[in-house]
Amino acid sequence: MTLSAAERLTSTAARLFQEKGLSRVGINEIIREADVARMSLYNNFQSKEDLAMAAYAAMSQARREAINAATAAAKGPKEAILAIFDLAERLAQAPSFTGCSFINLAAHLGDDDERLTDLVRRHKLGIRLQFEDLVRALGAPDPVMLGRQLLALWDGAIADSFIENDTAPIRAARDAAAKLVEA
Amino acid sequence: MTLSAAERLTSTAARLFQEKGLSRVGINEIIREADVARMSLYNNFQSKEDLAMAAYAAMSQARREAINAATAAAKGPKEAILAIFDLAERLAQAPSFTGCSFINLAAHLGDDDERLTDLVRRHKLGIRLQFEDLVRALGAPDPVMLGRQLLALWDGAIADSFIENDTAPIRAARDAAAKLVEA
DNA sequence: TGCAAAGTATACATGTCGGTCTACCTAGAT
DNA sequence: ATCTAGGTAGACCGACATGTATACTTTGCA
Repeated sequence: MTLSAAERLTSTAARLFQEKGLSRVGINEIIREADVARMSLYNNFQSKEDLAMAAYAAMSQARREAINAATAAAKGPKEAILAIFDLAERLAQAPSFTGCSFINLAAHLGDDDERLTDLVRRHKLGIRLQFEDLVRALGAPDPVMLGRQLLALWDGAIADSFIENDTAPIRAARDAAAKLVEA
Repeated sequence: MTLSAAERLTSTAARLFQEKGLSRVGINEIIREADVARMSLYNNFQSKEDLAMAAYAAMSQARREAINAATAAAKGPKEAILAIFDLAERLAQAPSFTGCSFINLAAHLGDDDERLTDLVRRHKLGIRLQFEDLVRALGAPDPVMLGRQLLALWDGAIADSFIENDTAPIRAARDAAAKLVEA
């Protein structure tokens, strides 16, 4: 049971977009790496943007599931929140780590790329609500604000970790998250 | 006294790079907007990368100075830190706000763009040290870590504010910064 | 066996990119 | 008056981008 052309395209595009950013990956590179004919791309997707939608949607789902797995293994909401930051630290140790693919994607889009912009927004909203649910389970007085604060720490730490090429920002953010959650 | 071609190029490029991102702005657009001949660009700069270095260096200095102005007007270190987040909120209200130009720049670079990558790293280090100096003046027990935490909040809040098109993430981050600084 | 769906291979159209070349034109200082 | 530094105008180049057209091959199934 080999993978179909569409499946190979989506996963290959996801990997390349993650590593290099949307506008630094061309059609030619994608089909070469996916070992697929040029026309197979355009028979399965209407355009590069369509392929990008599929690739980033898959990335978004994978990230959500990784967070769910990390929280499910934790013994309580507070431990779950810390586990999410531990997940970030693990991701940042990968040699091909380039920060948050969705923040990076937003940096490549223009006013006309409404569908991809919306995908980024929905992705971040989803992560934020995951934090919000956890702090609500803890009985935090303002779960919406605390959810926003944890998301900012997460996003900022991942961006800084990429720029510094060091996981120290993520460990610091984890510590800040613990303090905010305890208060 | 009209501006020289080099000055017009640098400021125009800075504005366009900020608004659209490095790889979405072409030479042709820059020289058109700067009202400068094509050859004037290459007489003053060796390449687009050189112009980008000048433009982003100017942006970095401007941002550092804006932060210094905000902290100088504050009556103490804690107020200075909060003033930096108020500055972020003000910046995010501009119609052309697109998040942090340096995080965005990093998202456009490849392994070969060493000079611009270094510029991003130095810029973030500078901001981090500004936070670090302020918390050290407050007598914080671990100023390096707290400086990293404030930077993560700042960067994450600015990114999220751009994605959500709302300043709520910045106000939440300001509140988190206050709590961390007090503890 | 035969047919339809999926995939392949490749040439091509069209546009934009960063960058170079040549020739010309000032404005100001000596 | 002339020379020079800085600026201008526009044709041009090679490389690469997304996307299309056409004709051929494979594969699974009825």
